[in-house]
Amino acid sequence: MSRPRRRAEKPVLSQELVVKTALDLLAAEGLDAVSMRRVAQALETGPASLYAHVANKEELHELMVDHVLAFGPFPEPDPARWVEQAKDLLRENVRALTSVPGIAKIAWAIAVPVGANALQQAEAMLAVLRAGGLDLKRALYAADALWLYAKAFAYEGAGWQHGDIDLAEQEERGKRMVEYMTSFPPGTFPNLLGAGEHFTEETARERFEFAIDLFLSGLMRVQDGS
Amino acid sequence: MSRPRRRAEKPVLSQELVVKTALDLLAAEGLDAVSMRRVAQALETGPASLYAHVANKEELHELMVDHVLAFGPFPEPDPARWVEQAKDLLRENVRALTSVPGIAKIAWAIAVPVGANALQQAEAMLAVLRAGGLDLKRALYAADALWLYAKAFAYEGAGWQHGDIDLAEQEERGKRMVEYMTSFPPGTFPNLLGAGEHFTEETARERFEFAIDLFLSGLMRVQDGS
DNA sequence: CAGTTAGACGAACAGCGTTCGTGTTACGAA
DNA sequence: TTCGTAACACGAACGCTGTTCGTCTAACTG
Repeated sequence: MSRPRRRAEKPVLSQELVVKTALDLLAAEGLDAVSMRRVAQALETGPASLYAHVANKEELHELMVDHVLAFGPFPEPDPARWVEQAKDLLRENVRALTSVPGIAKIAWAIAVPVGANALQQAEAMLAVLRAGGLDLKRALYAADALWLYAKAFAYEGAGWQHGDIDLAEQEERGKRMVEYMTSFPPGTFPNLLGAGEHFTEETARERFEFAIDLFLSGLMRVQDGS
Repeated sequence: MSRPRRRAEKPVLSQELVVKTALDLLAAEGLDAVSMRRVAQALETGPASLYAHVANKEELHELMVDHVLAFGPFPEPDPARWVEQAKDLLRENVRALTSVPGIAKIAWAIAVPVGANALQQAEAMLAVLRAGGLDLKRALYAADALWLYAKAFAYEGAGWQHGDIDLAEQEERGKRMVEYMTSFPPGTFPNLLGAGEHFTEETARERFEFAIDLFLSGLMRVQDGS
């Protein structure tokens, strides 16, 4: 049954191990470090060895994303609390996609998530929305939009949440931005000039809640008007 | 004033020309073809020549995105029509980000858009939202969410709109997905199983309108409750 | 006409994803 | 127990990538 190790100390390779090692590497050294070569190096082997367990880098990426989406259990859809349930699911998804810096960026490169866990997340969200009285089409459209936004938020937010993005460079960009805007006649950018202070790490949660609250309260009004 | 060409036939290099060539290459051969080497090749020169006009590939990417965002004019904010004006701005942005296949993907790699045109787009949207009675903070949060969603939609939608994504492979993925879901007891994926038909190219516009309509009608209700 | 400088560009570096061919191991059958 | 086989491990190589260095040329300035 069990096919033990080649040489006593080295753990036998497996898809699970490759994926976990890649995630460890991502967490420890960032997105650029996750190359087939570096993952193989972390496993003390050559790059070719990985291809026995993973078709290519793209599949490895998909497996990594699906791995962080492995959580549950999912709530029993409750028509009385469906809005809060939907929000919880979204919050959990964002948490998962920001749990490892860089994983959200990888998630964006996957066109349609077909991983086992992604499908379960989707079905859970659909069940909650349908419990709210939405027909299938509306539930699908809403889930699509919400999932899209959550992924987008996770991607943007994850940057400065960890050391992934160079803070100094970001500061520099902000300065250049203000410089550019103030080089125009006053009143050209009346609203945008005061924007910087509102987009900090502290307001991230607030912005997220603002968006999903607005969207879901819109859904509430539409639920019976089908 | 004018520094004419080195040798009579070859047009003199410039940042503008480099960016346009890169966009042409992107349109003609897809994202993978846009490497510094290939762009240089299209300009009949070596890769090192580009670095006199562009700091690195990332800056080239930003310039490409900002180039497709160069459109206007922007509407005079009208408190009576602000919702429709906001929608128009969003539609135009999506159109721009899908006008060249692959440009949306590039746009996602840019953390905070600081290009001149991106800033003007942002200011225009903010002006419209404020005309709708939103305070600065709400307008910023809303514009952020809307812009995020539009970018996400453009990215997802652009795939099968052009030949960028392999249609056969996408079909294959759909099949694997259904296979996986039907391998479970019936009733495990009651909602997701019927999803495929709702996510075609034909329904793209409908899904987009559904999402922004929901969000903006939510904003309408909130505009005076500040 | 001389001096300076901005731009063009060939060559090279380190790293990438992936493939090929060969080695090695462990299991099932005889 | 011995042999055949199939799966996995993996070194080496291919063609590509972004970027830098040093050189060389051409055009503007004084």
